[in-house]
Amino acid sequence: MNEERALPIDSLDATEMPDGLPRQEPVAAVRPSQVADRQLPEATLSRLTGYLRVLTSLQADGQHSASSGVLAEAAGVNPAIVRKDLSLLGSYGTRGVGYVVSELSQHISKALGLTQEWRVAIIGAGNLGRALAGYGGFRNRGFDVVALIDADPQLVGQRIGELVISDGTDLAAVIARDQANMVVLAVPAAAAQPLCDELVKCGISSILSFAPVPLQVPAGVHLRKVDLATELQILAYHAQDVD
Amino acid sequence: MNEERALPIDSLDATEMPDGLPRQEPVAAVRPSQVADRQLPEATLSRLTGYLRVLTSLQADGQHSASSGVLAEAAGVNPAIVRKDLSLLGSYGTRGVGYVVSELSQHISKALGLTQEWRVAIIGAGNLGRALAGYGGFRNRGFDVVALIDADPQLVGQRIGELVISDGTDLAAVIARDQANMVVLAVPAAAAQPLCDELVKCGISSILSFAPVPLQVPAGVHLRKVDLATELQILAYHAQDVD
DNA sequence: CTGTGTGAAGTTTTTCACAGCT
DNA sequence: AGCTGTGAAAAACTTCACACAG
Repeated sequence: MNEERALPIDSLDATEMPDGLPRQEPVAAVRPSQVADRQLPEATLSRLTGYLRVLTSLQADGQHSASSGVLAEAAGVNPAIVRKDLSLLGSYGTRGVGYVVSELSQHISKALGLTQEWRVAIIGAGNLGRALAGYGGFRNRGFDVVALIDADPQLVGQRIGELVISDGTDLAAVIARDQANMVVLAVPAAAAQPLCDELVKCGISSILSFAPVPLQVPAGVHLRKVDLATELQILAYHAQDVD
Repeated sequence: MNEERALPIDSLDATEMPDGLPRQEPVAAVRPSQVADRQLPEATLSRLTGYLRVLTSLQADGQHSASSGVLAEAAGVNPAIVRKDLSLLGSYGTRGVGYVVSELSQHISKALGLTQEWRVAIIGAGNLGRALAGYGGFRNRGFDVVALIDADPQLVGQRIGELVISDGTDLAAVIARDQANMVVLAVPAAAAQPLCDELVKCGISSILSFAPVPLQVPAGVHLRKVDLATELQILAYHAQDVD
């Protein structure tokens, strides 16, 4: 298997959906005995995924170890922050040497929760939903797309790659049948919030939405948003003075 | 659709690595005379796009004005930060009342550079590229998709919606013909960097990449990245303790 | 009185810089 | 000598809280 990917760049920002309310305490009670695995800063988190990609490439290249400097350059960040990020997972580096590629890769995967199986249901079999269903980048990274769902009877039953579009009118049943534990929402804006509510009722607590609307989810449900128009708008802003 | 590519870790600082400075764009030496329009914080920027969306729907609802509280709730943020963000554009609110929807909408659009025409070329007519070409959310927001480009002769000439896939072997010609000033890269990982370089040569300075690789671009070129796998990985992390 | 605009306080994240392993 | 791990300083960003305009 020579699956390979290369370095990340510095995926910043991204749209950030807050958990909703101005909560005060996230649930206190830190576990001092446990490694401080939990509660990695959001910023660290997105860099970690980048390091992981770099490490995968390095591993494919047969590199045994790498210093924070090398990782930093490949990931497009500052070496100090690489060390700080990694030290949050525990200290797995060797002074004077760096980090053992395979080992670090393991640790990060574990910290990110990638060792467990993630079963993704894609809701919305329109252009985007179908494109996502065919995207190899998910499966390669441990995310198994187990269902492609739409409420349109015209689409139900149609075959897309290895998937057959399931009937979304009984969402709970499909989610349960395919044992999805994560959902990608690729539906029109108007449909997003109602679906979101329904998903929460089904027990889904991780949702990646492509719908260009702010969604409200109860605390405890994790929602991330990818907003294509927003990305272009931000580019437009930056491009103004350059063009 | 997995492409791979042995990454040239050792040769990655070709383009933009600074000579020793903190990789920033020191281009501007602070222009006090210039309006403080430029240089909106990145965080503010992504919220502004959110407000814009909220305003659009308020406008459609016939609302004449809205307070920071209303905007904040709809956008899922804190009212104070709405006021702070908006005050960075200048003070367009009325004390005791709020903001005039249509007016504010204008101001934000202008600040984001959305008043000019943006002509987007999508490179890569695979699943994702085609899906993006058919995505209405771009045009609605002032981004005109003027070309869908691929180098595969099998695809060239094929019609997708209102677009005909253009031949990417002479990228410069297509970009020039269609007068694109922004590019969306929806190509396999291996193709991304070379294309990126070529685009820069064509004078493109705003690129939105979906390729899961870090891309190097010279200073002055704006690159944003959307990484689907990263999003799922971050969700996975958060979901660990919940599931 | 209502709701903006904003200094000041608070919080989070990044960078610096260096002691201390290997 | 080289590079990690980390306090401490700096910067960025958010929230508070209140004077004051309408």
